[in-house]
Amino acid sequence: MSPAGSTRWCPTPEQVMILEEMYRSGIKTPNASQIQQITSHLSSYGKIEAKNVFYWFQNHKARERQKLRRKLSKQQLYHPNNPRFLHYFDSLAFPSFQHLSYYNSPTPFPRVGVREDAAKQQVMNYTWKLDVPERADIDDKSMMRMHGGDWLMMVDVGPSLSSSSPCYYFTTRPPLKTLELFPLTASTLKKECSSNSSPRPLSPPKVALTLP
Amino acid sequence: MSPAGSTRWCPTPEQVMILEEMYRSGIKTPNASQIQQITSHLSSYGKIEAKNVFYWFQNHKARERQKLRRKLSKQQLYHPNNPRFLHYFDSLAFPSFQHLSYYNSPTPFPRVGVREDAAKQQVMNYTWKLDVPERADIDDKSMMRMHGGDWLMMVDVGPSLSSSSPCYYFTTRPPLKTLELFPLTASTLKKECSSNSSPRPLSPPKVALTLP
DNA sequence: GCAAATTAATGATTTATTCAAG
DNA sequence: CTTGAATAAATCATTAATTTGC
Repeated sequence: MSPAGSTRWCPTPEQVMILEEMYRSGIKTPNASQIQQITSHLSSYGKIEAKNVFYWFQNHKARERQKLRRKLSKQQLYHPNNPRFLHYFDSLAFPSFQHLSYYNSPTPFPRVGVREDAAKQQVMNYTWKLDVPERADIDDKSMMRMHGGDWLMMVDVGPSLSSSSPCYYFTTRPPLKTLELFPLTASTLKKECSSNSSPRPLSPPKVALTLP
Repeated sequence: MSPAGSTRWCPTPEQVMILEEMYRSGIKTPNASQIQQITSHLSSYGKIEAKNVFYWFQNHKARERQKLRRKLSKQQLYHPNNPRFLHYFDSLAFPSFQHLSYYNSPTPFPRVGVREDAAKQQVMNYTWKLDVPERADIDDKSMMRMHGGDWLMMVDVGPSLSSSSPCYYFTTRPPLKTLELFPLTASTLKKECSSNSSPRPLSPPKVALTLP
C-alpha cells in the first residue's frame, strides 16, 4: 500500500474506514485541534501527518458534493434551467423542430441567459437570475433562442416521421377573427392590414438560419 | 405456453408466481449460486435455464423501478405532462403572463391533447400520444392554448414585481406589431382596423378573452 | 365467432454508468 | 487516468392480448 520512498500519503484501509466513519458522523471540516487528535489516533494504523488529515477532509467533502450534484442533475432533466430539458420541451411543443446546432455543438447545448455584461448592469432582478434562455416565438413553426451572443433560429423542418403538424385547430375550424391584443396606432395598423393578409401556407419546409 | 420450437423461454404460471414471491420477499439481484438454486427448484414446474432466471430478475427489477418512477414523475412539477408545470414554464418564459382562467377553473388547468376522434384517424404516431397541449404563440407577449374545446388566451399583464420584462432584445427595438393569427376576410379585417386605433397605453391591465 | 391487424407485455441483448483497484 | 467487473438503462424482438371488420 505505502511504498517506502513514496512522496504521498497512502492511507491504510483502517485509516480510510475511520475517516469515513468520522465524516459520516458529522465531522466535515475539523479544526486544528480536531485534526491533531485524529492524526494521533490514526497514526497507530500507519504513517500519517496532520496535513494528510486536513487534505482528506477537504477532498472528501468536495467529492461527496460533486457526486451529489451529478446525481441530482441527472434526475433533473425536467428542470427549466436544464438546457437539455428546454430542447426536449421545444421538441414537444413543436414536434418537428430541430435545434439546428444542437448536435453540432462541441458542448451540450449551452444554457444561455443574459450576457455577463448586461447582467452586470444591476438589472439583476429575480427574472434574470432564473437564467432561462431568452426566446422569441415567431409563429407556430419557428422560434429563436439566445445562443451565446447569437440567436439560434429553430424552424419547422416540415413533415417528419410524426407526419402532420399538431395544428389541427388551424385546419378543422372556420377561420376566427383576429383579436387585437393591444391597441394599435393608425399607422402601424394600416401596415399590418396590408402586409399580413396572405393565407397561411400548408407545410413548406423552412430554412435554417443562425443569425450573426 | 411454451411452443415446441420456441426461441425464448415462456415461464409457466407457477414459475412466475414463485419468482414474484421471491422478489417480494427481498431477492432483487440473486448471485450465481442463488440463481442455480432457483433454477433447479423451478425446473420441476417446466423447462428453465439459469439465464432465464437471471434475466427475469434484471427485467423485473428494472420494470418495477420504471413503474415507480412513472408514478413519481406524475407528481412532479417539472414534468411536461403536468399542466401545472406548463403553467409554470409559461410564466418563466413570459414572466408577467397569467393563465387568465387558471384559478377560476373548477379543475386544475386541464391537460389537453388531441381530441379522440382525431386521434383515431390512424395518425396515432408517437407525437400525438405525448398529449401535449396545443398552443399557439402569438408574439412575445401573448399566446393561446387549447382549453377544453376552447382556446385560452394568455396575455402580458404588464410590468410585474420583477420590474422590467426580460426582453431586452426587444426593448431596444421599435414597438412590436400585432401579428395576425389567422387569415382574415377583407370585411372583418377592416372592422378590426377601425375599432382599435388608439395608441397603446403604458401599463394597463389587458383584457382576457376566451374564444367561442 | 374468427382471423387479420394492432397494441401491450416481457424475454433477451446491447449500451452506458458506476465504482473500485491498480 | 485507465481498466474491468457489476449492474442499471435502453433497446430489440417475440409472444400474448386486444381490437376490428367481416
